[in-house]
Amino acid sequence: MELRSNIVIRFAELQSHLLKRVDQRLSLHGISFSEFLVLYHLGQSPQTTMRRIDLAESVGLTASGVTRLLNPMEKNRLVQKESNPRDARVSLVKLSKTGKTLLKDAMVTFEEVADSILKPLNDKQANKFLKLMNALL
Amino acid sequence: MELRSNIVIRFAELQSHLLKRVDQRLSLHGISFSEFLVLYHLGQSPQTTMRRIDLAESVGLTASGVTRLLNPMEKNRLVQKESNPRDARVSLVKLSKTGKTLLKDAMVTFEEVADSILKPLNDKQANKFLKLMNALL
DNA sequence: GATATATCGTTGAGTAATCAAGTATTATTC
DNA sequence: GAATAATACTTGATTACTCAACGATATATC
Repeated sequence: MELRSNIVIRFAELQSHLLKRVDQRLSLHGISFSEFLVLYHLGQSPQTTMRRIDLAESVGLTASGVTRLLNPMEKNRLVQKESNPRDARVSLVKLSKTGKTLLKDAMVTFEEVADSILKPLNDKQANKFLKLMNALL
Repeated sequence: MELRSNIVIRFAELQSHLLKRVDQRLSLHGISFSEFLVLYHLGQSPQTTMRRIDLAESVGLTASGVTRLLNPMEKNRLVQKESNPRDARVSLVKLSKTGKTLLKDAMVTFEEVADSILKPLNDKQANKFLKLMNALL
């Protein structure tokens, strides 16, 4: 059988398993993996602020998907809207104090589950794995 | 930053990109990646026949999801229902003639897109990548 | 061998996303 | 500087699932 087809299929299977494990653990914090990714990317960005369109790209959703994902997060005060004075089209999303705290807590859980998932790989193998994935982006 | 958290996040990002590319190409055959996986797993199994519950496990869906995924595939005569004489609870799914033909055609496309996705890796790297993923299942 | 328990599959209700279309604003072109 | 095109975002309709509950059958227990 074709090596590369096998890889893509295995990749999808693995993702399906990982997502279930991650989602289940993150649910203890009341968030999905997508919501965690939003917090995470905001946390990484300077000023902890991003345009919704860039957030969409980072999280792998459409602009529409981000609008709908953020709605409840705004209600729960995890993030807040800000406007860009230079461009009235854009709506900026900023990590709130509450959001920062939740991110910090959820990050601990996330690291735990990531460690648990990748337990079969030693540091060298894990590094190799990351390197190979980076080559594909 | 934590290496293993980064891996899981990169993995999810990559999957999101791959799925879009694969789905787009498979749409030329009128099927989604999930539908392709159904055809593929049926094609791999002896008698090209599987129980719906095992199909669910293979494809990474719930039993309910499989019921809903297969409905249109039955209407389009890609698969057909069969009953198990030994156990009246199970409903077997069998790849039809039409389904086999579609699988063969779609497989060509799938191999193309898999090659294209994994172009940055040479054979040795691709093998290493598959090996690392297999260690995680 | 009747009763309790487990398994396979479907269904109604709900959720998370997509796409296509629309609004508002900014950038480009002539 | 008016007309055209492009960008950022939201919304209604639809799609692809999940989960919980159920019916039907099979298995285990007493």
